[in-house]
Amino acid sequence: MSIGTVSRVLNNSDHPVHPATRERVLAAIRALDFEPNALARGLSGRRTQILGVVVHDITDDYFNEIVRGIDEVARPAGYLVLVLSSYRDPELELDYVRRMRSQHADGIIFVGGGLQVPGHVDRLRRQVEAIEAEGGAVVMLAPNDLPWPSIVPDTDAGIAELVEHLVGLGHRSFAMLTGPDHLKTSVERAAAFRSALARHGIALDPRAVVSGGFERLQAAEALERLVEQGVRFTAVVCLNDQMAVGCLQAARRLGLRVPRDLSVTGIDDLPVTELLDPPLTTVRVPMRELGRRGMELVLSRLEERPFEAPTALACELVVRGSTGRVGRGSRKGER
Amino acid sequence: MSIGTVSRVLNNSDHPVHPATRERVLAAIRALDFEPNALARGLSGRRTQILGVVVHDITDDYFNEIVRGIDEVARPAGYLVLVLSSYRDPELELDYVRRMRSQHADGIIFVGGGLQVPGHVDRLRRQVEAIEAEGGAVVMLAPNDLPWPSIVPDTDAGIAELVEHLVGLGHRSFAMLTGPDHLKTSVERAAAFRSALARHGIALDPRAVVSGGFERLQAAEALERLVEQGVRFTAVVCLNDQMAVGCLQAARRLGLRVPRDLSVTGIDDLPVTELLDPPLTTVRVPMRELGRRGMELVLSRLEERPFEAPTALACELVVRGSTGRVGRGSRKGER
DNA sequence: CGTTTTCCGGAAAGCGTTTGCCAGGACCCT
DNA sequence: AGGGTCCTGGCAAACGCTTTCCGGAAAACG
Repeated sequence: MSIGTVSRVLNNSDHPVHPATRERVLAAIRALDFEPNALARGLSGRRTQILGVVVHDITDDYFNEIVRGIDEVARPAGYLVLVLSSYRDPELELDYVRRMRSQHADGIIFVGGGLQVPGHVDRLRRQVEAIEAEGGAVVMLAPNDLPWPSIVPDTDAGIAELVEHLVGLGHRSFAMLTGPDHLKTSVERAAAFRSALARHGIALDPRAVVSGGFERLQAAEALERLVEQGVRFTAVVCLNDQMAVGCLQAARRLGLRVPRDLSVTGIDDLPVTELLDPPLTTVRVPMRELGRRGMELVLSRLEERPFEAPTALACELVVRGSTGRVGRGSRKGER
Repeated sequence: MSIGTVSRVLNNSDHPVHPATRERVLAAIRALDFEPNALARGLSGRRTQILGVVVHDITDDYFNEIVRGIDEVARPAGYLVLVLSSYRDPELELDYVRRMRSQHADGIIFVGGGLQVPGHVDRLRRQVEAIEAEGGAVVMLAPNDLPWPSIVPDTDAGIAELVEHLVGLGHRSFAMLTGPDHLKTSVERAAAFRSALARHGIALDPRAVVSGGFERLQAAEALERLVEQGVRFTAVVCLNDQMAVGCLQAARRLGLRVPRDLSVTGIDDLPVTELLDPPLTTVRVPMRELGRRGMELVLSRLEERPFEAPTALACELVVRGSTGRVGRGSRKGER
């Protein structure tokens, strides 16, 4: 029996194969424990069934949740999901993208916001262009300077709600802990806060704005430093949940009771935030759904099927226990 | 200029190429932004430069650290490291392994302990045998029933030291929180504890042994349940650090001061454990090194180069603040 | 200057699939 | 019974690269 026939059986080709023959083929495959060579398959013009997912940090639950969402859609569709963690290193990111091109990945999803490093965007664009030219589908799931289809969480509305909430509780002086300045996500969230505050005639004290990393520890240190320096604020808004968790820990160490002495907020609504003490008030980013939609967008583009892709996903405020009315406690800094 | 020549330039073949020609080729490559097709490369008998790493849960820092160690060696060697997280699902694990076979990965590293599920080991063995037969190198980094080269952390010695330490502090009644029963790692660690305790004539109260997951939350719940049930113990030993972290949180919630009222220990020495309050007494598993050694073993096997592979890595006790002398505090259960 | 050696580039086979094309046989119809 | 249709299955090209084998040119030698 010929090679071609086997291939047709394997791919349920529309070319008819006699049921008996098909059965014989399948039996032989089982007997020999045969596994088709994915390389050869990919080579001969077909798809590779590989999807590259470029994230900033796979340790971070934010990315992890999104990857899970992607996987929920990708796996049933037969895709192998490769998670590529750049740890926010542009070189590494570019290297991964090249590699995906080389492997002829059918699609690439960029999950983290673009790294705003001089020259990097252009080099990345060249690669992405090449990938698209070779039939791959590229999708972005965060604000990015690359002109490709993207779905982004619309945190602005949620941040506005959050500010509304805090102001309603009587807060007027805020501290803000931001992520790295070269991260578009961070920059945009910060801008959203500033403009929402501005609508209430509130301006941020520059001393109360700390731009550091997006990580827990960095936030904890930042808060401690602010308090040490005697900067006054009744609420600290963090640009992601990880940092808020760090603030909660730092606050406890500083003897500040949350929310009595200090209100703390995050953004993302990571799975852990519900379990914290107190549970975190935050802006919910629909991470799983973001991942699913992203993958659906990739699939639709590969199949050249139209897809009603939303370009943004609503993010709503989730009020929990880490925010409270101002002025009921001692002022921060006093222990 | 011919295809063959280009190939020789790309691979620094030992077949001589005139420097001028080589330069022309390189220039053309740059100009056209050419990227060789990894599929075709792999197909034509060469290596694919792909390494599959099968872990239980990429969210877990334990695996993450090991993967980083692997990466430290793999990247310089030109390997693309694919992290495959089975979430302890045998089907998924098997599927990933098949997929790696299909992709002709040069090597596979199994990081988590074997999943002890009926039939699973055999199916896995068939796949691994096939992969080895096709030239791939398979390595295990945890206790496993598969007869392939492995490097395992020798936690037994560290656990013995730990028990020594606790007994020395006056502890006689223990609680033990284990991982899933079908996980070899968990079973072995539990056995090590039992035998070390037995050497001191101490037997574990069956009621004080809870076998749950390897996760933080599960451990927290388990500890709370034990205390509720009035089970008596002065120290709780957890079979990994994640669980110990959960215990620390639960203890705080229960009003138990660590180590005054209760001593808590883990195993692994995750990066976070130093930062906890109190910092955790644990058994250090050299995760980064384990990863590096594992990858080196893969490389040596691929190059058929002899390698003095240690089969076990020493794990030593690290004493920090979560263990203390018994009897100085109130008895647990009293609030 | 002829011969041997060395150096370098080209031609072609092969890697394991997919797929378009073709042909043999079964079947149907007149 | 003969010719036309289907239904199947085989053949072979193509995918993009590596690598072996060859041959021509240049260099070295007597």
